[in-house]
This record gives sequence, structure tokens and C-alpha cells, in this order.
Amino acid sequence: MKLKPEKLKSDQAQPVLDLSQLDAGIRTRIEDAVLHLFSEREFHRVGFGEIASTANVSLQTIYKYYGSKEALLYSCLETWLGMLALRMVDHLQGIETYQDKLRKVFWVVLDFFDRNPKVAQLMMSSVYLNTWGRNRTFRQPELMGVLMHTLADGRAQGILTDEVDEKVLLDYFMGVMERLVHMHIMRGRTEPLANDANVLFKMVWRAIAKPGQE
Amino acid sequence: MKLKPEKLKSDQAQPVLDLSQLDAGIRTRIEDAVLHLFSEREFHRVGFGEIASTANVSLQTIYKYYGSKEALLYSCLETWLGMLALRMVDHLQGIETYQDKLRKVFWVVLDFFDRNPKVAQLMMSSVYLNTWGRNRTFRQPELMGVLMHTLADGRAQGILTDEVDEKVLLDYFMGVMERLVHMHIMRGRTEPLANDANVLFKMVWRAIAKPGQE
Amino acid sequence: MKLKPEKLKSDQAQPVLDLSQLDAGIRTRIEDAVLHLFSEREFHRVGFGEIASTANVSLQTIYKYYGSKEALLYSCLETWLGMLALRMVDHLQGIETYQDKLRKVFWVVLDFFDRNPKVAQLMMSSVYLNTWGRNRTFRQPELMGVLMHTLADGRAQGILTDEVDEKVLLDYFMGVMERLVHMHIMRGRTEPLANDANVLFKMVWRAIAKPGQE
Amino acid sequence: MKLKPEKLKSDQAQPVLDLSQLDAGIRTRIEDAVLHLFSEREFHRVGFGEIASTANVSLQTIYKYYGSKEALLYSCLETWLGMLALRMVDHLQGIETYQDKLRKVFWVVLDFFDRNPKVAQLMMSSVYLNTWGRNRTFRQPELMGVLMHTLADGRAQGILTDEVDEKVLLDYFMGVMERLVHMHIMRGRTEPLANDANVLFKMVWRAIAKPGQE
DNA sequence: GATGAATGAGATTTCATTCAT
DNA sequence: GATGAATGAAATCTCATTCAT
Repeated sequence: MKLKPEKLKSDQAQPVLDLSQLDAGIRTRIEDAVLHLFSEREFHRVGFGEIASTANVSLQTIYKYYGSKEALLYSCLETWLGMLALRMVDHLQGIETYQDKLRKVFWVVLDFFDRNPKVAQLMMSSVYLNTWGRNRTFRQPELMGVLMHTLADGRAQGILTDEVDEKVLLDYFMGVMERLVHMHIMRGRTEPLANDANVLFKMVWRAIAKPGQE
Repeated sequence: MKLKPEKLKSDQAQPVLDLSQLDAGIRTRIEDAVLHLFSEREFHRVGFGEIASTANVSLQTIYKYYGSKEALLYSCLETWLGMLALRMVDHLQGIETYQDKLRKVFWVVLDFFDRNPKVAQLMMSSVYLNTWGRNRTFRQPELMGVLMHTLADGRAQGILTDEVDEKVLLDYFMGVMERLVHMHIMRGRTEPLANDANVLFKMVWRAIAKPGQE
Repeated sequence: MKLKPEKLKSDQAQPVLDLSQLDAGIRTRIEDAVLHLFSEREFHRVGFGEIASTANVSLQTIYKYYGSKEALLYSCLETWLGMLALRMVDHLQGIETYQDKLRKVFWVVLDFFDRNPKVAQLMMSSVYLNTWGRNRTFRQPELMGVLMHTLADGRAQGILTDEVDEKVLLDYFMGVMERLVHMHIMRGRTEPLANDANVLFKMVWRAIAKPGQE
Repeated sequence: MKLKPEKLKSDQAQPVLDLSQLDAGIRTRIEDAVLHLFSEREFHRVGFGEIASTANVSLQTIYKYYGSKEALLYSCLETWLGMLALRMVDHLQGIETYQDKLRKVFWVVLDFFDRNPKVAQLMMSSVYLNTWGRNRTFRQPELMGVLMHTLADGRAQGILTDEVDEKVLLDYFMGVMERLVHMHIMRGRTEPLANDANVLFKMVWRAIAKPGQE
């Protein structure tokens, strides 16, 4: 089944960054600094000099490899979300039941942000919802692709509701996860959100499954 | 029934603005300019001078009443969200059924953003999720209060599920609405989202209602 | 003997102020405030609002009668220097000897600033030497005229030196007085400078008198 | 002989500027611009942006090194008056006679302003007499020290008059020079004032020398 | 790859002056 | 004649980005 991704206005033509020449140690220091700073303060309250000195790297190096403050942030996010994607693919292996598969998707996301709460905080303090939608990094086509695919399958098999457009199913799934993670962190909860993944998922399932489904 | 509001860190002590002295015409021009500009471009891409000249008001006047670019934006948002709150209260009058009440809440929100898409766009381009949660303006305690109250009632009457914490019900409700509005605009849809309010609400209802409920 | 005053570039065409309609009490309050404030702080450190509130007069009244901060200051100075001129004319009456006349001029000036030290302070903190020369108010043509006249007379009678241009005699006379008053105040001396007028004048006299004169 | 310098109120604690890091070329361009602009117009009529663009240097660079418009002006003046001081020391070498020494002081000053008329103009348009006296830069302690010292010597040797306080001698000397330079420029004279240094000095000498001295 | 400096843009502040009541 | 607000201009400051070494 072919997915026709939404035609979005600007894909914010990011000049593709080549980080391959960048020393791994330095790169880690930069990413750590970015995570540390942008998760604590809002984008425009974080100074570029601060990033450089926290990472113990020269300003020029960052500029050379990342190009700008914005690009730096997005590039780092791409790294982290890439980790999420990898983990997702890994965990979906060998799952049979349809519901189990969706549940797993749900769980992997909650679990990821339980393990990387700063990534969530950073996205909340430094990324506009807007950018989210317009920027390739945040649309995470691979991840979304898998999910869209799965949901489409569910409909095709008569498992998920067909009262609404397919994309709306995605909206429910994503909307709930986003808000749950967001509020879990805002409320400063410490027990892993993934602990409740089952109950929480059951609710989403009820929303998107064809009524009558168990 | 007593509500224990979340203890949130900083309430971002906004020095209360006094707009009562501000000429209504000027205020409208300013709010229009803010809506126009911040919905098109991101917060930091909108210049203060631009706002002033678009509103045909001097920089100083804006500074006098609003204090800063940030405060200006938040204050305007307060105005608009206040309109939403008013409308909500108005529409909830005289509704009997519990489900009808919740459905109405859902509908009023979708309808509001159908009528004021720029407000949604502005929030997406210029407000961080984070600020959202921390800033009193965005928490809209009155609005949330009503909703929380309603949800609590629903549980007390055995209508809503008690598998999860009450606040999680709120998260589902809000999460879905947020994402629906967000994506509706991102996708550039033109038919009112509120047209589908019924189907969309039914899905949310299935998620949060105690299973077995019609 | 006719005096041909220097042709100076701009006479800073002050739109002649008409203070005749201004209530005497208000005018006094304004002049007092100006004297008080401009003698303590530099011109640009004195706010117009401050002047109005110190004088207990509305900003508009000051603007109406004086036109601007600069004009206000100059107009007040004209008043005070006018008092000096009056006093000068008064005191020069009935003096016979040439030297006595000059000495008297010298004394009247020192005495005036002994009595009105704030006027001196104000001139030092708020008037540029430049403006001094270019502005009619400060050139005080009447006063200077008398002095020039007297010095010319002295040369004609063979009393004053003719080694230099007449105007240079004026420069010596004025330069010394200016500096004496200036430093007397800067040093915070309290005994009247006029007390020493005799000795001090004798020195000036030696400078400008034709050698051999007693 | 010990000099007890006047205790002056505030020494206007200038946060010492460090211009050593400033590129010599840029510094020259800045000083030229300052000289050019402030000698033509009054302090508050010269915009900072104008200075920057005239000097072809960015606003920020000037702020970095000088801190403010006022500090910029004073710092430049320090440079120029420092040149005068250097020249003075240089020229006083190897002069024997007491009178010759004083005459030389007189001449060097007149000559300096003949060569740098804009410096004089700038001081007249942009520096208040007051600031002059209170600000270390303008008191030029080294220069004044030398002069004070010389005058004290003259008294000790019985050459200068002891009718008045030593400081008064300084006042005569300075007052005359100041006024001569000031008026020479105001009158737009073009022949060097230093040409007349001899006659002009003789007059000052008569004023401060003990009568009977040649 | 690091360092220090220069730049341009834009936010914020202060204030004389003007307007309207 | 007083009051309060609006305006324009200019000073000052912060910061991302660029340059040169």
C-alpha cells in the first residue's frame, strides 16, 4: 500500500548537513550541551556562546558543521528521534496480533520519553508546533509511515473504524500520546508513564477500533 | 466536589497589564496586527517595529501598555481565549444530558477554531508548548476548571471510566482536540472541522466512557 | 565712538518670546525651578517633566510660553543676566576716574556671582561655550558694548596698551573674570570673591594698561 | 615644594577603558569622526549612528571599546590633550630663564590650538565647563601639575607676585589662554594666534609678575 | 579546529515634543 | 491653564552570524 504524504508548503530546504567529518567525541559533547540547555530554557533564551562553552567546543566548529542555531537544534533532534525510530523497528519485529502491534508502537513511544525525558522537555520548550509540521525532521516520515501503514492495514482488515478518514485515526493516536507525554512531564511525575501503557492504550483502542471489536 | 489544581512551578508572575486606559480602536488595531503577523511568521521573525507600523501605532504606545513583545502576544491570546471561554459558558447553558454537555464542549472548541483559524495558527507558530503549560494565560483555569469538573462528575455518576486517573481523561479530551485542530490547519482543510464534530466526539467518548456505556 | 560688533554666523533666530501674558508668580516658580535644576545637573540630565513638577506648573504652560527646553533655559538666563546689566549701569553712575570705572565693572561682575552663585553654576553645567558666543542672549550686546566702549576710550586716552587689538583687551578682561568665577565655585570657596576685587583687578590692570601707567 | 591638589567632589569614576585591543586604524577612523562631527555640532546633535557610519565602524564596536557617547568623546579628548601634554614636556626641555619657560608654556598651548583648531571647537561645542572641572581627563593633572609647580617656583624665587594665592596665578594664566583661543576661533581668524604669542604673553606676565620685575 | 573581534538586526528605554480633552 | 496620552528619535544592549588569524 502506497502512502501519499501530505503536500506541505515549505520543506524548509535544510542544506543537508554532513556530520561524518565531525569527531564523535565532539559531536556527543555538542548534543549533550544542546539537550541540557534547550530542555531547561526556551530557544531564544539559550545563547549560542553558551552552547559552545558548555560543549567545550569553539563557536566556529558548530557553525561549520551545523550552520545555525536552528539547524543545530533540528539536527540533534533528528539524532534522537532517529534513535526512537530504530528502537521502534527493532521492537515491532515478530509481533503477530494487530492490536499487539499498535500497542507496542504506543508503548515504545511512552517508554522512549520515560528514558529520555529531556528530549521531550526540549521539544516543548524549543520547538514550535508549526515547525513540527513543516520540518522534515519532525514529521519523521519513516516513523509516521510505519504508523500510517499499520492503521491503513487495520482498516483494510475491518478492525479499525471507517467512520472517519484514515488520517484522523493517526491524529487520535498521536494526539493522545503527545498530550500524555507532555502532561506527564509538566506534572513532574516520576513513575514511568510506560507502566500504564496497557490501560492507556486500551482507551485509544476503543476510540479507533470498529465498535464491537473486543 | 473539590478540585485540587496542579501545583505548577512558576506562574510567570506577569506584571498585571492595565489595558483599561487603552483606546479601544487602538487596541483593536494592535490585536489585529498581532494576529496577522504572528500567525504568518514565527515569534522571533516578527519585528516589534513591524507590529507597530502594521497597527499604525507608535512603538512606545505598545511598550507602555504591554511591556514587551512576549507580553503583547500573551495578552492578545488572553483576549481571544477569553472569547472562547465566554462562548463556552454561553453554550453550555440549558444542556441536560451528560454526554450532550461534553459533546458541546468538544463542538464549541472545534467551532471556535473554525471561526478563528488564525488564532490556532498563531499558537502553533509562536507559542511553545512549554510556555503554554506554565503560563496562566494558556492554562485558562476557568475553562479547564469547568472541563475537569465535568469529567469528575461523569466519573462520580459512573458514566466515565475509572481505570485511570481523572486527569488522564482530561488529557485524552484535550490531546485529541489539540491535534485535530492542529492538523486540520496544517493540512489546509477548508470545510469546518466542527461539521464532523459528532463522529469525532463519538470516538473520544468511546475512549473515556466506561465500557458498556451506549 | 561707534562699535561694529563681530558678524557672527547664526544668531540662532529665537522666535521672540512674549512672557508678558505669563502670571508673575508662575514665572518666578519656573525660573526658580530652572535655576535649581540646571545648576545641579547637566542640561541633558534635567528632564522637562521634572522642571514642570518642580515648578508646579503644567508642561503645556512652559511650552506655550517658552517653546522648548533650550529656549526656556536661555530665556531665564536672559532674565538673570539682564539683572546684572541693570546693576552694572546703576553702579557705573557718577564714577570719574577711568581706572575706577573699569575696576567697578570688574567688581560688579564678581559681586553678582557672589550673590548668585547658582547662575554661575548653571552656566557651567548647562551652556556650551559655543552657544555662548553664538547666542544673542549670551553675548549680552549691551553689557559688552559698554565694556568695549570703555576699553576703546582707555586706548584713545593713551591709558591702555596699544600693542594689541582692542578686542584682545576685552579678552583679557573677560577671560580672567570668567576663570576666576568659575574656579571660585569649583573650589567651593565661601568668602565672597568680590572681597579680593581690588587686588585681583590690579593684576588685570597691569596686563592691559600701557606700561608706565601707575 | 609640595602641591596639595584641590579635593574635588566626584572624580567621575570612569571605568577605565582599554583601547589597547583596538586596531589602530579603526581607532584613528573613530577619532577622526568624533573630531569632525563634534566640532561642527553640539554634543546632543550628533547621533551615535552617524559617528559609526562616518568612521565606517559598527555601532557595537564603538560601544564595546568606549561604552557610551559621553565616554567616547572624553576618551578622544584625552588622546588629544595627551598630545598637547607630550609636546609641552618636549618643548620645555633645556630652557633656562624662568620667564622663557612660562612663555614657552603659553606658546605651546596657542600653537597647539592653531594646529588643531577642531579640538578647540569640539571642546567649545560639546563639553560643559563643569564637566571640564570635574572630570579627570580635562583637569589634565600632569599638565596642570607642571604649570602649578612652575608658578610656585616663580613665587619662591620672588619673581611672581605674592599679593594673591598661588592658584589665582594659575587662573590668570589659564583664563587668558582659554579666552584667547576661544575667541580666536569664534572670530574665525586665520593667522596663527601663536604669531602674537610674545606680545600676548608679555601682558600676562605683567599681570602675574611682581611689580618692578623687568 | 580554536580564538577574538566586528557586524547587523532588532529589542528596549528614555525623553522632548505634540495632541486632545 | 491643567492633564494624560501618543509620537518620533536616539541611546543602549543583546545576540546570532561572519571574518581573520
